[in-house]
Amino acid sequence: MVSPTAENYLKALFSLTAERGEVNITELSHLLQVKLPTANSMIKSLHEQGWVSYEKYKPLSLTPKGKKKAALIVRKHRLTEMYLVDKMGFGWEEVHEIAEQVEHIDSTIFFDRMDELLGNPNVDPHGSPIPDKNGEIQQKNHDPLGVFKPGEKAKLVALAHSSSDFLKFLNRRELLLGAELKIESIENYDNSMVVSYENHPFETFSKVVCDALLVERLV
Amino acid sequence: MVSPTAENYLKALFSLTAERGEVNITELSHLLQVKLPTANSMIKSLHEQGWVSYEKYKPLSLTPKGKKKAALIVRKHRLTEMYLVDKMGFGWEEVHEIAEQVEHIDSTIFFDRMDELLGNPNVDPHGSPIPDKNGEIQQKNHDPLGVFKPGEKAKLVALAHSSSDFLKFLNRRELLLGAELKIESIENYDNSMVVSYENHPFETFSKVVCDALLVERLV
DNA sequence: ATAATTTGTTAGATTAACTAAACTTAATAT
DNA sequence: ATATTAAGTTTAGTTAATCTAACAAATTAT
Ligand SMILES: [Mn+2]
Ligand SMILES: [Mn+2]
Ligand SMILES: [Mn+2]
Ligand SMILES: [Mn+2]
Repeated sequence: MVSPTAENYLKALFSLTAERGEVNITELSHLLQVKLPTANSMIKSLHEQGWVSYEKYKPLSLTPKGKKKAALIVRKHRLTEMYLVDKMGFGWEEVHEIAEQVEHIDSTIFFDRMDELLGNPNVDPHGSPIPDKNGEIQQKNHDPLGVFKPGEKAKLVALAHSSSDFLKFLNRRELLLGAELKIESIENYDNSMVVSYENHPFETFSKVVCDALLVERLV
Repeated sequence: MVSPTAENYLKALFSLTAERGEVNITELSHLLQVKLPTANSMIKSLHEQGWVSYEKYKPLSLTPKGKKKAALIVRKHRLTEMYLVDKMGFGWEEVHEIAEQVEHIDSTIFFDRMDELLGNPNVDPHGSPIPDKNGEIQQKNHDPLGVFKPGEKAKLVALAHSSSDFLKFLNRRELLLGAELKIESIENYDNSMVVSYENHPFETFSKVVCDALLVERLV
């Protein structure tokens, strides 16, 4: 129905439109690392096939049909990542590249079995939600650690993004999803936070890091 | 380096050349379900890239480099099938279609981990040998059940082919790899064999079936 | 030996995915 | 208001993978 290439376009549109609901082709072409005319002509074709709403010179968005399609690819991606971590012992920083390929496999039984063996998880190893079989996604609105005050406690539940560098940064500090963080103090100078968690008393995290750590308040 | 399409051509050549060492383009095009000129032009391109030995109007073969490449794709295919059966609970008749896609994934760590989790198996779920990391394959020369005589015993160790219909046929008769077969009698009329094995006394197998069951003699 | 058939090749087209270059429209700065 | 810049589109051309139709070579049958 759609090629892996087209699937990657839909997925890119899905994440780019997640907040604003609209994207321009330039952003899309940057994310996908293709030239502007390449993205332009693919968009025309996706529009003709009913995946994308689009008028010349206007920003674009996914149709409901396109959004569902994209969510189901994201589902395959995130199930795969979860499977690779939970069942095959990969680190959370190793799985994205593999999932980027596995997500294009066309086999209902394969992904259904993964889902079953994992016990129908609803988040991937980075805390991102896994859309259900209908492409519905329940967006949790987590706060970044940065909004908390000294003395408060919070549990790490997700990451704002999962770049390899960020994941390795967290690995080096043994900070995992589920960790209970206590804010010890905040530096006025650069808004960095001093935080304690299991076996790591008084770690200092820059503002950049704190904004990427998504947490839930504890008691 | 090579596209999934080209990988499928190499794999097809690998299996077609397994016995005779040479194939003609017509056979190849039939196996791959493409028209003759399509195969012809792909062969020209694979020849230019050094994967295939080829002269106009002559039958073709894989170069050593092409043979190794193909064996490594077969390795990924068979490891995948083994993984799907052993670790994910699929039936041996369900795995080929999935493996046909997974074999094109480009990730050393992924297949190395599969191999490791499986304990470095040397056969796939149908008893076909898994080439090693250098593309070396140790071809066991198994006998078909058809060459045995009444009163003899043999262990089922592989299948001459793994078509879905054949696998379902075996499923219905609960005949698995490793089964110990005793030849009870042979019908002169159609060369069918009457065979007993665990919980299945006196099953009759046609000549076609007997030739596809590869066995090892027991004491 | 010649004809018929099978097998393989070439030519010409199409579609998908991509690019560079040229052009147009929209946004922004002076 | 006009010039400059940014964003988007079109055109023309490439490569990979496929096809149909026409043709050529090799094999088999008469
Ligand atoms: Mn990912
Ligand atoms: Mn992908
Ligand atoms: Mn197979
Ligand atoms: Mn394949």
